[in-house]
Amino acid sequence: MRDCLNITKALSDESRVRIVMFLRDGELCACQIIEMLELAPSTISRHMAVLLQAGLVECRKCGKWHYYRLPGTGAPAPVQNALVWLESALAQSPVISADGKRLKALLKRDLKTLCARHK
Amino acid sequence: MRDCLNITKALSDESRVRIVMFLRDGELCACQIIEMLELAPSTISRHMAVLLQAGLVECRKCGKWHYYRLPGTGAPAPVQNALVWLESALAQSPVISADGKRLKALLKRDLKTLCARHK
DNA sequence: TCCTCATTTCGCCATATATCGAAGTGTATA
DNA sequence: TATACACTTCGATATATGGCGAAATGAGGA
Repeated sequence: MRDCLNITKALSDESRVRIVMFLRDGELCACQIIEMLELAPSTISRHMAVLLQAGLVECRKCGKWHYYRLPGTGAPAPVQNALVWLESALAQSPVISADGKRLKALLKRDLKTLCARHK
Repeated sequence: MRDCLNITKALSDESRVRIVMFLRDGELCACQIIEMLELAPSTISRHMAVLLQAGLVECRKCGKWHYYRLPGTGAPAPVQNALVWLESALAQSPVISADGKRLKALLKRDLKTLCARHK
């Protein structure tokens, strides 16, 4: 029950749902997620902690940067199934498709200059 | 996105998750749900409104009694898929199996005397 | 019609959560 | 070693949510 509620609570916030959807096409640096959502770094950090706790994302640290990604096939079935459900539930969402376009543009920009904007 | 969050928010509370699981084997009267969760009628009413809003349960009124049930095959795919996910995510849950036992005992009792307890 | 009773709505309170800015942590680089 | 910087943790605040009891609603039955 606890694991189940960790997942549903994590997915009951729009910002966190959008973050999960950002990561479908590959890992992102924290600063890229900050840029996409236009929220304070501390707010994003808290959201990522909630998603990590639920097992919905994994983290890889590389120097100063923290990269987040969706979990692989080793993840618990409820987590994997929740991600499949989310994907299909939001297939038609205008918010998500608009995010997809913005993410595409964002990925063309330099990571270093991106991070510098949040000082 | 709104529909998606209605579902995840509805399923982010333990009482509401348990209610959904109660209904797997058929419809229940509000007073039976009140008895199962041991919460105030007004609290249950609020939970049912949240579940109805999300489309996760349906309601049938018969005189003074309100019967709740899971939605049929006419329900939106995200709703049906969420219910499938919930079922599998909680397959091993001790809380849910204990509830199943208590529900079995409850169903043997008379509805009229059950309702009278909440006056 | 009036009363009973199952349920809902409302008003209140306590707790949880989303957000921010400031301060702290840890890593790379000058 | 000292500074810069990406991120996290902390403390404060505003809003959201879960809970209750009291009052309102609505459907049967006396």
